[in-house]
Amino acid sequence: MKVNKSANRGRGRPLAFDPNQALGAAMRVFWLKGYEGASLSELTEAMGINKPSLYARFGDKRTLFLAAIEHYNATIGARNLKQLLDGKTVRETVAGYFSAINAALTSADSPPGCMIGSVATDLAGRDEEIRAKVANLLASTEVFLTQRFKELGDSPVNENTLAEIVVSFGQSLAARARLGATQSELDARTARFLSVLLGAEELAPPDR
Amino acid sequence: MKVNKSANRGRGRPLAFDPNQALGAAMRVFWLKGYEGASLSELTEAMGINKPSLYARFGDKRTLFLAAIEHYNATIGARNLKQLLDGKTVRETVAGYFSAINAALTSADSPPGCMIGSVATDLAGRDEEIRAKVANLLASTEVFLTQRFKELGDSPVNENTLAEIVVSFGQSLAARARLGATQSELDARTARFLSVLLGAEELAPPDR
DNA sequence: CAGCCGAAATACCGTTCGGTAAAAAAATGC
DNA sequence: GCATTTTTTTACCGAACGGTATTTCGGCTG
Repeated sequence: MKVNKSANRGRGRPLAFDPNQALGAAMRVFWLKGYEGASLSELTEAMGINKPSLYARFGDKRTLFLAAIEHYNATIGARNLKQLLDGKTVRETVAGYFSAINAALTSADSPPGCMIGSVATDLAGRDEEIRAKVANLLASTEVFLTQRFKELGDSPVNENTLAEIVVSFGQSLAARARLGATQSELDARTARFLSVLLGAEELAPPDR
Repeated sequence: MKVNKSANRGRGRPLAFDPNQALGAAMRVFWLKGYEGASLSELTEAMGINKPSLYARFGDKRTLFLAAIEHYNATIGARNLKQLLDGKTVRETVAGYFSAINAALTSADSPPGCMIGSVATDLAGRDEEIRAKVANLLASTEVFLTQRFKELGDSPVNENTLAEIVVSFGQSLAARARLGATQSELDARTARFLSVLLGAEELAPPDR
């Protein structure tokens, strides 16, 4: 049996699995199979635990799904958002953001598309708590983008409007990826979109 | 050819339901509950028939879902596309298209959002036939839009690129509606988007 | 060592799932 | 009237579902 490597205080039998890793496995199952399409047997098998352990640690299926959404946001979502800090111009920043998104949406070791944008958004239509949570996540992303665009200072249009548009296009990229688009197809679409949204990119930066 | 019940000259017991109407009911159940989330009992109850009748007429659950996708496309999708024929300019045409879409996405007597954009697109991640069908539908829409923009003749950018962008924004509207956005929220977002995409029009200030 | 604690493992719960066999019913053709 | 055709109805199937009670096990503590 595996022994928990971290400090193992506490009196009873130690946990035989890493909860965060198990949550990641559950997330991937939901991501591919959807909420109702993911069975507890599939989940526990992927997580490497059995059902009573799942219930003790994560609660029921729906609570686990809520945790999976948070996990997605805290890992993949946060990684994409970090790309926003790299660019010096709005164009650079947005291009880098979409580039990261397109890579994540088509990663070979993940199900296609965005778990939140496809699975959770579908479920949002019939589950109010999920709906509110996902809507909130999306609104936060727009706030974050708006603030970043204001910092950059060179947005050609109202920063909040630009943030709306960027997030909206990101949603469509997620759907396309779910429908089988490859990374290069997404990148090509993104380039065409950016050329219309922000004007054609100059071949040589006239920084002189 | 289809046989409706007024022109019933078959030999056996006549159908006691209208297949098209039953298909519409099934579509609405899938639309709200998702594919796996919709049970045969819910489906048959909404359709007003029992399971053997369902199987005789529509095949199994998955085949019924495929028919529901076609039904959605043939009714709601076609109605939206018809809006494209009304405008005289690209701006008018696109605005009318989005207006129809936003109304359909938030209709009071339908589940929220777009059945194809949320439910079917989610399922596309784990069902190749569904994936191909939905991807095809989307591609056809882009072709149709491209052609219409060419006819109109006043597109400020490459017509195919514009069609891509319009369809992409439509996908994001569908997701927003699934997440609870109201029609006026969608319309406001659309107006801000169009003012950036096609230049400002003296209608609403771009700030909410 | 014994006692205890908490997690793991097994086996099981009632319900619902998607799907179907068999029989009853409604229309037509002779 | 009576057989034929096609549908509706009823009842049912084995499997899988989400969720748990119970027991076993590993490790700390006194």
